[in-house]
Amino acid sequence: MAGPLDRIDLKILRLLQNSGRLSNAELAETVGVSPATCHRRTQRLFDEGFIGEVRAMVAPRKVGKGALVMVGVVLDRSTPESFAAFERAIAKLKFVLDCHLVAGDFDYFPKIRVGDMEDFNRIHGDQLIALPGVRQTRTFFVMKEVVDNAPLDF
Amino acid sequence: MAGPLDRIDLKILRLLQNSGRLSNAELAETVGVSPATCHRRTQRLFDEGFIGEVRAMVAPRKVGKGALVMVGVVLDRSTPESFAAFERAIAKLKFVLDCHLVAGDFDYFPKIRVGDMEDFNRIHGDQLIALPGVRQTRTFFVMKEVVDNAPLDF
DNA sequence: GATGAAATCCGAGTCAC
DNA sequence: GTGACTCGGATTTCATC
Repeated sequence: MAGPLDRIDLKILRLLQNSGRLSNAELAETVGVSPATCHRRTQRLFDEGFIGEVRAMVAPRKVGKGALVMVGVVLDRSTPESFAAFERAIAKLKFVLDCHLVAGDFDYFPKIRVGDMEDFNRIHGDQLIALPGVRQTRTFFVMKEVVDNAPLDF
Repeated sequence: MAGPLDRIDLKILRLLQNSGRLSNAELAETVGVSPATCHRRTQRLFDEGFIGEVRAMVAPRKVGKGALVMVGVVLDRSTPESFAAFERAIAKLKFVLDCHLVAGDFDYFPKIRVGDMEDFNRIHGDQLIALPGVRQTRTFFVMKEVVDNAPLDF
């Protein structure tokens, strides 16, 4: 069942990545198979986890989340427990869009969306530096969003 | 026409953000209005740009893009022309998921997805340091994706 | 083992109110 | 905003290769 993807599966994946609300009928016609076949293949892409979820991209500025900030975080100690505690805590913060453990001068790199700089400063003082094990943070305010959340190229 | 969003509009937005393929009938029932009303409201959310596009989230590892890298970029000069040239060039690179102009020790912060470290090293040497005006780059390999592309909280 | 044709059922989209 | 109505698509079944 969990076979590799053929050219048609890849076409479906790419189409749904760019237009997640395409109907099965439209998909079927575009990729050149019958609606029944297309339906089965699309189902499989979901069932086997090739597609996680389908998400409407909400315009951040339209819902009062126009400010984007990246933060370099350094922890006190580099122990597994320290990392785990930090990760558990930051995963709960809803304004964190992205946060990865990296190799280099920082430990983590959260990307945060808030209403404005004032919001961020409050959150930084109240919640970020209070996260478990944080020794230091370095804030990078985003002045211009050049490429934001581009679709995956595959 | 471009009025503010009421509680029902927000509900629709949130539902579509988490399940972009919900049918209008399901949406309508969940938010508690008739299908006709729901259809009109949803249409408006698209027409007025509250929702940009709907995207199937493809699992990166399943399509051979398991490696994530963040790169701090410093340009030679801080002139508008220099920034513009860099932005035009990096926006064309398909493996760049994110790239923002920031305030702080770096100028730009591209986030890049590739197959593996070897891929990245090739790309770094061939394409990143060759971008117009790049003086220096600092690479942060992602060792663990803690939060990736979380939905917007609003 | 996968396909497409057909058949059923349900939702999309539009109307009048 | 709702209710009804029509049309077309979603989803299943089944014969076929």
